[in-house]
Amino acid sequence: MDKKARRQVLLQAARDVFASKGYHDAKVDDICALANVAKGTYYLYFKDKRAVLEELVDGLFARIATAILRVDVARDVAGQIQHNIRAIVAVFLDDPALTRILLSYAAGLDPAFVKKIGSFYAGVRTLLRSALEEGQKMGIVAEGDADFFASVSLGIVKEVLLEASTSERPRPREEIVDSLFRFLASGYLRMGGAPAVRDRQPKLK
Amino acid sequence: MDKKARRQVLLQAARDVFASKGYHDAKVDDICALANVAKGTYYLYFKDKRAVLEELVDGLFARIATAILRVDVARDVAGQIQHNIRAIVAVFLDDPALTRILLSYAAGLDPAFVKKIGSFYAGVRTLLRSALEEGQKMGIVAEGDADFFASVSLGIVKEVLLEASTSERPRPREEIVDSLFRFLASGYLRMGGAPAVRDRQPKLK
Amino acid sequence: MDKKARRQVLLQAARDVFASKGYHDAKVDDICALANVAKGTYYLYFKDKRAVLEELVDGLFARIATAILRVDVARDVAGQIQHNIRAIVAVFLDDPALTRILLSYAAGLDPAFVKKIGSFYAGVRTLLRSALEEGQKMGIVAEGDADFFASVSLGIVKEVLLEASTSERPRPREEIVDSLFRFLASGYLRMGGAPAVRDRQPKLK
Amino acid sequence: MDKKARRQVLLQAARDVFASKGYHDAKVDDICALANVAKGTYYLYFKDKRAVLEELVDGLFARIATAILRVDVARDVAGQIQHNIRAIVAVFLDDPALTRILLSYAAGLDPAFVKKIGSFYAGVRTLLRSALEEGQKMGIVAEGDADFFASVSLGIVKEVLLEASTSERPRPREEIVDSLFRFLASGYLRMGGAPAVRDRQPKLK
DNA sequence: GATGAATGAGCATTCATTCAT
DNA sequence: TATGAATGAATGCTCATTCAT
Repeated sequence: MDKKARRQVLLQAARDVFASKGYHDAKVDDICALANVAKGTYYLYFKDKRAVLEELVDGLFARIATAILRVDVARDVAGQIQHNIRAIVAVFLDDPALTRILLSYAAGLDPAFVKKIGSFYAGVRTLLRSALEEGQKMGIVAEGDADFFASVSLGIVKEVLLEASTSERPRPREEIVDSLFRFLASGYLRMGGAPAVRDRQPKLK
Repeated sequence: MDKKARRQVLLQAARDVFASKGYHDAKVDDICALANVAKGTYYLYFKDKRAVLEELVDGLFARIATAILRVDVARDVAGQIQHNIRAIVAVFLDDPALTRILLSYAAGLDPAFVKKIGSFYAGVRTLLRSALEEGQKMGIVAEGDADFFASVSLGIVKEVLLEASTSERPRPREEIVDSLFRFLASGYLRMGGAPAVRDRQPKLK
Repeated sequence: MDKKARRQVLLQAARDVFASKGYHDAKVDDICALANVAKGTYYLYFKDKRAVLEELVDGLFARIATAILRVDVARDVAGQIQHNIRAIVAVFLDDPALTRILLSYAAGLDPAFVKKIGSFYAGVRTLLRSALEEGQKMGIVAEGDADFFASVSLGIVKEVLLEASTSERPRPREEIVDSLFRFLASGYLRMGGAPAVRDRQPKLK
Repeated sequence: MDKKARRQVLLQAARDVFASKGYHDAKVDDICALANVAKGTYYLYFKDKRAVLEELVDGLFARIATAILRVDVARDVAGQIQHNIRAIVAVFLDDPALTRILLSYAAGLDPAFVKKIGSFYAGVRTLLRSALEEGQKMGIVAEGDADFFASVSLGIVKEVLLEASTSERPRPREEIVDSLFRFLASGYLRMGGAPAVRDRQPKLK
């Protein structure tokens, strides 16, 4: 087995072990056992226990960055938004184990790692906010606190993906994408007054 | 100092230590140091390290359960929903440290604990779903997958509260409550077609 | 057993283990076994493996510093020199195991430790040199490179003590002191020419 | 590159690595890196890590043995002694790195190795003692404990060479040789009584 | 009750050595 | 011969938990 392949084997083994036991309960021995290598071998490929986790997470981040398209306001905006939602959903659900790691196990780690994840989310939030602000100028996003919109969007996506990656019988992706899109477009509460005040949504913070 | 008081001191010390270092990096020694008791004393009050965390989390759960009012469809529904949102927000933000523990550090723990938290969320989701289904019958909640609505609501609340509990200068609670309410009522995307299909939202799952 | 006593037990155990196996081959487990404590106990008293060694060596250094008297040129100089030689010999031979550690095992350790020992010897050499220079002014030390004299003195003492601490049947201390004193006073080579050039000993740089 | 040459490359690489980091901190990898060979290659030339060190030290011992001339009492004794001192100084200072290894890093190794070095020194001491005893019969060495004279000589040489091999700007060898010779001839203490008792030096041990 | 000294199982990491290619 | 990937025994250190005082 060549180095590239063995590295992959170790990465996948680590991903699966982390996904099932969480980072802290996962022992380097578990990873090695699953990868069928001796413990020393692990350290030929990764400098320490955290290194695999970082590589896994970095890979996911990179895939997301690649998948998202910058929205071109001159063209079909709704379609592009749906495309992006679909892309993000796809990246995560293509690797449910990794998703579970990122969304439920990555917290509670050493400050350095939490910071890394935190800055990833901060980046996403920033992207989202500026996209939303642009949308507001174009009139396709409601007036209101773009920061708040970014937060709720992030929360929604996290939760929905976490559930989808955890569930035994996941929903068809297209349904997930569609639901997200519709929900963002109109919420779910339907009580007379609300729509009327839609544009007086206060600017938070 | 009587038993009751000492127990409280330990609980608060644990909460603060967990909030600042996370569960794994928090040592029983740290808790004892902050509580000004000897290490042995800790074990007179809690059977092991996880016990304090469980008690803290259980307390939070109980407070939430107490705070939420069953919606009475015969009276002002919107007001009651706002009341519930406000109550949940209040419980969490009254104890930001504990909120941070639950929302960012509680993950990554042993399966047993993750399960406990998982079942809490499942309970919340069930409550939400039945409330939403009832709302649908009453016509105040859009047609569509109530389960999905429950998920997104949960995600939104988690994210917004996490942010509020982490932020240096938190927003006024009333603004948070208001924003959540309005968002649930109408989303933020505003593009012609969407509202029209509002009621044909597919039943997911 | 109180903390003070246990600390002593650990120190002596460490000293003996280091003396018999050398620092590297000595395992913390060996020390604990000899001291009859569990491994964790060791770390209650010393922060890591090197800490005991440092404490042992520091103790020896301190005892030497205490034992040496500053030579008062107005009084019996030869007597005072003999006293100092005797004191140094006594400190080392009172603890042969520690002597062996310092003289044969302390080398070859991490740079930090080697540096510590190096600076101790440098200090001794400096003391010796200034004492010798003073002696030269008083006419009781031969003309010549005081630095060189300091070096040879150090070398002599190290070797004689190493041997004395290693030997099965050590020589009476008073003999050692006496021999050192006499040797320093007249070397051992006896060939006509040498004494004549005694005072033209070149100044080594 | 033929076997002989590669062996030399490895020996020199090992010598340099040992000299700069000490035996324990030197990794076989370091040696291979410096020698530009793969790790497996090392083991084609040496059976284990200690083997190179032993070969290096054995080489040095052999060179010393070769360099020293048996003193012929019928001819210029002083000259022959100076010659021997000069030869020893030369062997060590021609390879300062190796000198440093032998004098400061070789200690602290496994008992087996310490024993090897110990027996080398014992051999030197024996040689020295018999030479000194012969010298005493000839009247060119002071009466007294020849064993003690051998020890101090050894200590002096070790220390002076260690310093010379460590120093940035080493002294001219001839000066070193000269100083040693003169010192052995007359020590450095000059206080009236000493010379008078020269011949009553007690027999130690 | 309260203390804090003692415990020891547990784990990440290192590195000399081997061996298939 | 040379390579360098793989090995796995070995060990320093941590920390939750216990228990004699």
